[in-house]
Amino acid sequence: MTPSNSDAIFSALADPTRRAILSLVGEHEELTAGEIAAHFDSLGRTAVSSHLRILRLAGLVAERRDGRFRHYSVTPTPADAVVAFLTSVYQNSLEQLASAVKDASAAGDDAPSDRAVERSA
Amino acid sequence: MTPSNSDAIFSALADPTRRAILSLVGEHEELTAGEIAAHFDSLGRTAVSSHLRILRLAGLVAERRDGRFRHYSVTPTPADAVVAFLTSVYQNSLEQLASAVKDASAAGDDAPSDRAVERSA
DNA sequence: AGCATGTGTGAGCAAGTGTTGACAGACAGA
DNA sequence: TCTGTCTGTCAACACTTGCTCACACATGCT
Repeated sequence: MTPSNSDAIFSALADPTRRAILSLVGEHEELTAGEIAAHFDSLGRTAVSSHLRILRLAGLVAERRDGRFRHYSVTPTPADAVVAFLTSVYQNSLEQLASAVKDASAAGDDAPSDRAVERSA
Repeated sequence: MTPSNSDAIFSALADPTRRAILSLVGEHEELTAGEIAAHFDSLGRTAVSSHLRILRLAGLVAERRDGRFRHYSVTPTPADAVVAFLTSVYQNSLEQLASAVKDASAAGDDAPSDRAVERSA
């Protein structure tokens, strides 16, 4: 594996399409590559496949092969590098960050996802 | 413009150099452009300037002009978009994320920055 | 076996990004 | 005012990235 995944993770997260894919997969238990691709009319199937490959290499999604299908799911604890980085930069504002997360946890069960993800690129 | 521009933030964070700059600035109250550039021997001054511009447009750093100098500092609450995204994706693992942040906060009070950025093997 | 389906991969092209070098603006000190 | 310092911006180049098309591989059905 790569020595430090933070590079791969941040690069993977940099693309709006990939964030949308990640968000989409996160809304379900599992999705096949075809199902994911079907959600992006503006994108070809191969493009989605490429994005999935990048997300997989970054450890953000997991792949489960089942016959001809490949099911993708969100990796449970991939945000470590992101959190670690935010920690190192925003040491001072960490309390704030923690409470923000808690707030989101409490009130976020509805759907704050729209503002954050910005699909339909 | 507004900090809700998650695109700009994630794009800015995608570059390792910019993360290093952000991390460096975060370790100090303020740094001038020249001081920042001095930390990166492999980079030219203009390159650093460009990166600072991107970070500034993303709202990650603030600029204070003082005579010929421009002092840069980390913007206090820029991680909102990041947290919002993580929230939307990892709703299920949110408790986990929150505790990860807390752990990082607790363990990181002594000497976090170095290990924090590069871990996650 | 033969064919259709689900999916990844590689080539090639268009678009975006980072770096450098040259130039310009703002300010401090003599 | 003149000069040197600090810094940003512009144009040009090389490199990277994302997309599509064609093809290949694996699997399931008949």
